[in-house]
Amino acid sequence: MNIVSPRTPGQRAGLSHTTVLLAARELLAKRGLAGLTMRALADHLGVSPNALYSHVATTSALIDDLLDDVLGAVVVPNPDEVDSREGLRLLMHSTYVVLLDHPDLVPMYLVRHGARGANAHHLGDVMTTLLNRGGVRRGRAREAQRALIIHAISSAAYAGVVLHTSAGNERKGHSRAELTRTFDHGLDWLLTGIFSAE
Amino acid sequence: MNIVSPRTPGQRAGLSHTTVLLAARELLAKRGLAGLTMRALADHLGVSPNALYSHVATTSALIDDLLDDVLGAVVVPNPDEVDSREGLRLLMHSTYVVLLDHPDLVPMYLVRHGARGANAHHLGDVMTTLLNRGGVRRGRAREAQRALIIHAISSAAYAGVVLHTSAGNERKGHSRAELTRTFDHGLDWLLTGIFSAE
DNA sequence: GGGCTAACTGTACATCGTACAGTATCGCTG
DNA sequence: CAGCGATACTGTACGATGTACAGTTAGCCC
Repeated sequence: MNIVSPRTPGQRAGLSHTTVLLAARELLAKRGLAGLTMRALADHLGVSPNALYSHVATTSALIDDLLDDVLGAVVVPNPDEVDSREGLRLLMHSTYVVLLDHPDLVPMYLVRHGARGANAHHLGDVMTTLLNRGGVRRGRAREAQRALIIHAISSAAYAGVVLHTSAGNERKGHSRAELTRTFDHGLDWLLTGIFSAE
Repeated sequence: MNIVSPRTPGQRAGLSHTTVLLAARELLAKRGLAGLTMRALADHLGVSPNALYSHVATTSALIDDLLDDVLGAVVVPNPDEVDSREGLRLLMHSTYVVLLDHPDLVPMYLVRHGARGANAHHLGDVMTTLLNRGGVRRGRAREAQRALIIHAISSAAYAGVVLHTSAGNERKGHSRAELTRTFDHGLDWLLTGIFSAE
């Protein structure tokens, strides 16, 4: 349960922002979002609850960090090497897949104004670059970016819930593969619209 | 504050499922989702907290009911009277607008598997009918329906957050009108894709 | 009118985030 | 190497939350 080596009283745990974040990801995977409480996390780290506050301002800040952390796993294509539309397709698909691995977390991206961390920022920049190179600019690029992000996040949210509902597993059209196909179709529709002439 | 007439001890409050739901909507509008607690709701109704449990099984059941309740405001076109594509456009647009009026609630639709209440069910049926009449059937209709729902819910979620972030108000492209245009564009892109030949 | 059911109250408990006040350890400076 | 200041951590404590449980009391039916 406890992931750090036992220590005699008075010995430091040696936590850090990174350690805490890592433990939070583990706990999230094991117990779900509802199980990710300060106390549970502290317990998981073999530390008293308030020890966490030396490394994290508040629970909600922890979750914000977690959100951005997860986005680090997205595969980002090099805008210089791929076709614009194909690059966006790859990027959004990867985003979708990564998000689908963290179903509990996904709705948070919507609640938290899209998570304005470093990783999120970088993904946004790449999207803008790809759109601009594809001839989509300014307001239209902003709209397109928004529509794509929204599509990825909420497709993942939707799929995550469906997949983790026991009843849904046998129902037709609710397999992971089919849900991903739905996402890909929607993505293609959006891309077609975005890159079509005004 | 308290919305019922004062009563002498021993006198019944005369609550009902409907009363509670109504008060919950009021409280949600006034204090936001975080302010919608059992105790606050009971207080609002001038009643002891546990009185609510005679009419509502649990907090999460209350929220589920609330989600479906809100959907009752969606304007549903008559499938016999409108063109299929136009009917879907109207339906989804109305859904978007209704959802935008309840920003706090919107992410819940994603968490709760789309809220499987009576209103949600009805909307789903109308969508299926419209899609079928437009020549979109079976698996493709299911995918299309999903993509449209996802687009509406999460555009509303996104817009809700942007609109209620104080900083966002002056930023370009973050007005209610512009966000709605983004939604409409995305919607048209999706509809074009859905109704295009295979 | 007597009694059953359901509406409501009051008390109580577990759990949560986190504020506050220590204590002890580490690292830096003299 | 001594000491000192910052900071990592513990312990205790408070207010809020959902809700279980055990009464009381009012309304309805026979």
